[in-house]
Amino acid sequence: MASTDETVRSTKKPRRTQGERREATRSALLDATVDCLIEYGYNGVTTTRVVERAGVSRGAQVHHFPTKGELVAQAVQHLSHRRRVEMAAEIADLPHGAKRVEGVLDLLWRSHAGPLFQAALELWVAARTDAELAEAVRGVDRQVTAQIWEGAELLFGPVARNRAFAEDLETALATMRGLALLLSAGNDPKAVEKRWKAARKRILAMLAEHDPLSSAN
Amino acid sequence: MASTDETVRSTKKPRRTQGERREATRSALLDATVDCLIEYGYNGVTTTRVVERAGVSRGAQVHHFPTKGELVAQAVQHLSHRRRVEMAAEIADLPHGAKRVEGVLDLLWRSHAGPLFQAALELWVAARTDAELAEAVRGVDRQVTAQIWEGAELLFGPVARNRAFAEDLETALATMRGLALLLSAGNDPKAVEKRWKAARKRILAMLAEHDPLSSAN
DNA sequence: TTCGACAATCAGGCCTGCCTGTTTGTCGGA
DNA sequence: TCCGACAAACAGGCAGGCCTGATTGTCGAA
Repeated sequence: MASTDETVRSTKKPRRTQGERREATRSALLDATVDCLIEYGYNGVTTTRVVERAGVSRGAQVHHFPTKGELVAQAVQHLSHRRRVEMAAEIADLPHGAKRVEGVLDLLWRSHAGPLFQAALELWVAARTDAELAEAVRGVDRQVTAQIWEGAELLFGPVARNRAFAEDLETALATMRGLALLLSAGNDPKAVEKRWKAARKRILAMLAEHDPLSSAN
Repeated sequence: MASTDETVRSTKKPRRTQGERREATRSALLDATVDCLIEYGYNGVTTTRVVERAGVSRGAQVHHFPTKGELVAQAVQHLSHRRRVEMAAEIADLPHGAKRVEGVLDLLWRSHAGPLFQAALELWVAARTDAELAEAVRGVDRQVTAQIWEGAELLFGPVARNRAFAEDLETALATMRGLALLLSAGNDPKAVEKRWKAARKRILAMLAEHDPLSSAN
């Protein structure tokens, strides 16, 4: 008997469990939302475009995310997840020893110079005048910063527990955001990279002060 | 700068020349655009709202700015002008001598923490995905940075000509932008101010290196 | 094991409201 | 009188929420 694959659909796996189907379209929608955020900006994120790009129908979207606000709110989490995954993939390759801090800084900078940060930027700015979005963004940001400081010790070593070090690291992150903002504003990426090189020197010197000994680890 | 910064009043002056009328509604529209930018964000800037807030009619708006793009483009210039005026008003009060640099930094920070910067932020981020707006923003930014470096010597003294000093100042400005971004994201202003205090220390130390003598002037 | 009812998932069209550009008409100054 | 400044109504387009129907997976009962 033709038990399993009685009707082979032209496209994909003939039999999928409900959970698989659900998760597939769900993540397709969220990925499409983030992509639209990157490509068209926040006000360019329209359910029509998202649906079109995700390759699903309007009905599917409204089934999973009854309102656009919910779609975007979930996309915020999805984006933070994607950023975390993107970074986690690189953390393993970080050098140990004296070059560790430089490696972490460069990693952080790459993350800020990439498209996912631009997407986050869109959300931050839009959140200023959108209460519902602000709620979602704040919630995710809170958990993200918590994870950052949780992982900071893993990245930087025991100095991360130093209060002054944390302050300086926040300053460094602010500088990166400010430089990444120039990319949105349409500045030449080469020029921005140059400015980062200059800032990087300063940041390294600043953070080095907290290292009891450069050869401590 | 006599007859600006006011919404048009039909009742006040019974006798106005054409040029006065024109300039009045024009600046009323531009001010209203900037205000909408601050209050509703970029995608909340609708001609309907602008017209309503400016106290003029649709016809007036379309007469002065045939397309929304032109209105926004002019508003970009208008905004940069307002920011410049806002700063110029404070420059005169800056102290001279050793405290000069601190005064300038605080002035710059206040400018970044204010609503006009938030408006500029909206435009920068929106410009990433809007070619026409990007054109306008780039043009204005170019002339603004030119003016900044032109006035830098007046603000900081002869050190401003130092190449390394300029780099560090750019880094400092990036840090301010990155911190101001937190305000958009909905962080507590008090907390942001605290972070600025921490960054300020670092920036001052950084800039002081370029001063041949603290008592040079 | 097989079958059928039920629920979940998905597809697509309709409707309402808003935004923008256009056009026509009116008023007042030069 | 003539023209610039302004007022107001109109039309096209699009986004977003709602609804109906089709398809597919799930689960219980014979």
